[in-house]
Amino acid sequence: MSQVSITLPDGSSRSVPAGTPVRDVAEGISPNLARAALAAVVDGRLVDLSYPLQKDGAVRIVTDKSPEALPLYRHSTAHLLAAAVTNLFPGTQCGIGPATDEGFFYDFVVERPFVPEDLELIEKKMKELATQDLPYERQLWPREKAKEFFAARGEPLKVQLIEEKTEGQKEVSCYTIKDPDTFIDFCVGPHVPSTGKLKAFKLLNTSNAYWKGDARNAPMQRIYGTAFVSDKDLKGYLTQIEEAKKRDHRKLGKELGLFIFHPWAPGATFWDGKGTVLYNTLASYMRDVLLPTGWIEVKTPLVYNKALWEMSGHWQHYRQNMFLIESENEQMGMKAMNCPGQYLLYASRTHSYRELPLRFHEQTPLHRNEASGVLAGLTRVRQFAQDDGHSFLMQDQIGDEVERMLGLVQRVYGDFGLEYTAKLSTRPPDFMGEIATWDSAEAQLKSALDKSGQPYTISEGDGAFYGPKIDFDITDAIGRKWQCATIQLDYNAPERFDLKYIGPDNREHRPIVIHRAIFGSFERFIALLIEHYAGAFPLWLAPVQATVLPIADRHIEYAAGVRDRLKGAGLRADLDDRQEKIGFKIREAQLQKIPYMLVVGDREAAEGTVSVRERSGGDKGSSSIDPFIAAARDEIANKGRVERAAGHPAPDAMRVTSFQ
RNA sequence: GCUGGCGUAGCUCAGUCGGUAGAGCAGCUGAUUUGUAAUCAGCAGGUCGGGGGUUCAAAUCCCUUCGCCAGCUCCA
Repeated sequence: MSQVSITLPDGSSRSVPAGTPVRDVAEGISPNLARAALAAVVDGRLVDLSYPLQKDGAVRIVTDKSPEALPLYRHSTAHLLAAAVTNLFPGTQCGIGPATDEGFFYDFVVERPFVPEDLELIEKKMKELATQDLPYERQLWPREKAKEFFAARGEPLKVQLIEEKTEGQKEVSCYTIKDPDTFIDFCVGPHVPSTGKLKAFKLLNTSNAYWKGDARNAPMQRIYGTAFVSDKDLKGYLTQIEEAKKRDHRKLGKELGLFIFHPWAPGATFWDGKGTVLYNTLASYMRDVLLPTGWIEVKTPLVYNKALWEMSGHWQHYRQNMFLIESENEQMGMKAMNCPGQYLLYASRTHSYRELPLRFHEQTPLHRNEASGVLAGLTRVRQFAQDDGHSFLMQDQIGDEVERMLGLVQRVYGDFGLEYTAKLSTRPPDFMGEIATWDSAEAQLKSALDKSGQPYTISEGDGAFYGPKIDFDITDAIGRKWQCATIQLDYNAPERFDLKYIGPDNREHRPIVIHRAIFGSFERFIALLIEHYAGAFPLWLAPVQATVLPIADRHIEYAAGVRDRLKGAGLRADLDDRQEKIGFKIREAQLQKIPYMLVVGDREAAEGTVSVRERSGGDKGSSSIDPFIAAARDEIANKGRVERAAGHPAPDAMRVTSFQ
């Protein structure tokens, strides 16, 4: 028998008979490694331990310390789930069951939807199968035979998958778990060697899903779960989820008195006093960022005649998401986007090429009649306002303009210390316009991204039909990604609205539009900020920046004077003049996450000082009032950024609402 | 919109087998005048999300509707 030469990660090599399974290689290295082995990487490919080595190459054994371990565990646990389900619910059809970033899921076609009690049963069965340490066995079936097998078993979805995924192949790969029913699944693998390796998993929830994610297809039942290499990791994950729930913006919004919702206005926010301060501070901040950089703030109507929506195409494509109104037999629609209104404004006069890029920005409210099931706190609402801008420009200005926009995004997100990811989406199959124009636009977007130093991924074919775009996502407390900032090129709208500018040649030309938002929507951005800061806003954003806490009634007069001086200096200050002990007032102020508590008693009243308590730092000792005000204003100007507070002045003094 | 779950006082939650509803906090009143995370006492507060049904009797069982939550589909 011929020999093959394999190289191990430590650089050593050894020779084994051709056809030797990698399991034996692990065995040959050490019995401990063999016990810990889950799979192997052979020439960069993840394979089963049973994989027979046929040619020379590099071999690395995967154990639970390897980066490949987690997805492997999760995928194998998904199979274990399917085995348990088909065991408990005979006749169940299996769909797909991949590993995800957080765990895994498996989709099934079942007689009746799963209920929570089913999950307990299923998880128990999974544990039972895991205890039996049943091997995952890889089998190569002739393609036609596999199709016949699954067809006979009443699994048409599997037959469909085999047809689509293995076209031209003679053999297809299947995996069995020899449970009482012998669970067989069509799957490329690889898998852990046996169910006994799976020790830390938990089923989390169920939901409905559609075959291939298409709502026109058969509804299926999805079971979500997660798996980790150790019980400790699993517990850690579950605690982390619990912790994250504490910073959920819906919970904090209620506790901090920021906003409420009411059943009579689903998806529309009632901003309470404190929330309104936060909202206005952000709106004002955005103006301060934009107005010096050439953006012109405008306000366009909220309700338009149907004619506008026909021209924009919304009537044809978006009507089911619009709130419609009737007025004197005319059909009107509330705006779901600002663009069409701004186009009318642009088109209302002639523009010279010398004006371009012309930049409109507005913060007026939008209404989208979203399906009830998609509403979610502030992150998905029916009424919201975007920091919505449109830049009208010439083709060769795209690169510079996008670069400036990227600079704005980086600066703004930097001011909040937010983590985000960027994604460039390119020409989709159903694009409009010329390929050459698209290529030029995409090249300019890429070049701008590269120049900005912004890391990004490319999503080929994911652009809008009217132009390529760059999207920015922020992750919420429970790990969901939300699109916030966006930069979208649009070649379609200027055509539809017959937008023009007069070029140097004294002729009419068609401008290009770039849609851009930095926050995305105020509502969603605030939701993510609340979770980002866990409700403890930096001083410049805190709805109440300082609260004065008199020790006894006789100090109220002095305390009120302190509060008034703070207010006079533009600080958002409160006074707690209730007849309560100081510990009680402090506790409440802490729970309200107020940055500064100013305790005043006999000593302070006599000396004209305040005793400063910091939200995070505790008692800071006494201070005269003016120095406290000066320090607070400094902290506000610096947006609470420690690195700047420590000696580096802010590059530009930002104004804050209360100072205006 | 789809599937599942949930909806009890302002908030957080109990409420067993169907027998007409309870706690803590908040609120109000009074006492207390307080030094860095909860002073004490009393009082008041409910169409058990809405509507319909079963029953001698419904927070509890059934139907329906609205809202919320998770996910799916869509999207800032």
